[in-house]
Amino acid sequence: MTRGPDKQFDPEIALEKAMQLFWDKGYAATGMKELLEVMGIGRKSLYDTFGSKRDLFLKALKKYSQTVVSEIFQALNNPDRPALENVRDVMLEIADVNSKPMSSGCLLGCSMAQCRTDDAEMADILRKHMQRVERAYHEAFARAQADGDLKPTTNVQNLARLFMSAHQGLVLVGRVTETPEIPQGIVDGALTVLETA
Amino acid sequence: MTRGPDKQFDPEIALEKAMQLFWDKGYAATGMKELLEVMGIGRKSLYDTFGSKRDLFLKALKKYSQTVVSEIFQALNNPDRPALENVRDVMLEIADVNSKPMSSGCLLGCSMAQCRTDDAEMADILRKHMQRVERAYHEAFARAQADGDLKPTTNVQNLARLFMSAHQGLVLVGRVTETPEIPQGIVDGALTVLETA
DNA sequence: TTTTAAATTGACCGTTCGGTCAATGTTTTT
DNA sequence: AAAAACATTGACCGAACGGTCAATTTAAAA
Repeated sequence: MTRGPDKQFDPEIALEKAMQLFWDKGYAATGMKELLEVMGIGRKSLYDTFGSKRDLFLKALKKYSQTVVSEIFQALNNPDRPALENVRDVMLEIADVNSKPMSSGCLLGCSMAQCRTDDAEMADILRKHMQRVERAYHEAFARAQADGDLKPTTNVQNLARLFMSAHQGLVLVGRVTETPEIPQGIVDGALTVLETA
Repeated sequence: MTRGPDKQFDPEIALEKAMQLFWDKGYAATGMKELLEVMGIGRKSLYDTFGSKRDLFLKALKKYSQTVVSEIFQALNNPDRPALENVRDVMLEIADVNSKPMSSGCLLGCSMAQCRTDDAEMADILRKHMQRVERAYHEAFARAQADGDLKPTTNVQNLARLFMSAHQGLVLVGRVTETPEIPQGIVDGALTVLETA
């Protein structure tokens, strides 16, 4: 058995705080000092628990991905409603959230922009996230097609890839928009596509 | 008239070198030391010529935007060919470039992810870039519609916004893909959309 | 109760950061 | 030739960086 006292903090909560800060400021611009303040723990505790700054960041990425993907997946694949209605709701929600001025976008998407392209470990996490988002759309479109809501000739895989890309683009672009027009226009364009696909 | 010796370096070339380095590594991860090496100039010269690191970065962003936007615009709006063929060529080219492993994406797109959302001056540059890209697509689609290659009922503004978003998303996602399938799937999906729009 | 592994604290490390400045050199105007 | 305006060089600055570690406290195991 383990001996000695328990941690005085909850690692999961501390990780969540770190995630939020990384999300706000990006990896490089986030300092250990600030991280410690926000997480509310001592320097040594952080290094003992999470390793290095980089390790902490990777753990934050994984946690974020898990959370976000499972939300999107469930929303897109709610079996109680027509698949395309789920897509519609999700897109409208995304447009709404990312229409607010100074919306912070997606931690994983932002990290795709920030990570070195030769950083294999990080790229792997980011690539998997992107593929999971794609799959969430893919399954929704596949069901829509099976239900006759998309033409049998439509390539749902490529449609899912298009939506995943537009999704990531929208969330990125939302960081610098000051009016709702553009995010909503993107979603409007995407939903119109579904009417003839 | 001005007096004294001329600069021993070409500021435009030095700026281009800086732009490339910022593109490779991102703003925060790029150090002055490395910047000086790459630009091949002395510390004081840099500060005299470009101001601060931040000023240099903003100038690099503007230069990049000018270059890239004018290329895209011309390619999309070549009047000698049908507008949708221009779109097609541009998309295929983008898919190709960003299918290569470790492609670096778009400096402006990456900067949207990296800049603080409350940094008004930077957000302004990024927003304008995005709007210029949107306009380049918009004009192409408008001409296509005028030529009868798009339905009269199609909202070309929203279509342009969708394409701009997918474009930025693709370029972002290309940074972490290791096979061409996903970028090409995105473009395939987008081009299919045009067939029924 | 003694022992021992784990957690906490905060001082400390070398390095690098962005930025400044005095000294020196260079070229044109007066 | 003298002077004025610019450029270059490299030393230097305080601050912040990520990371380490010895000393101490805590609490479970023996």
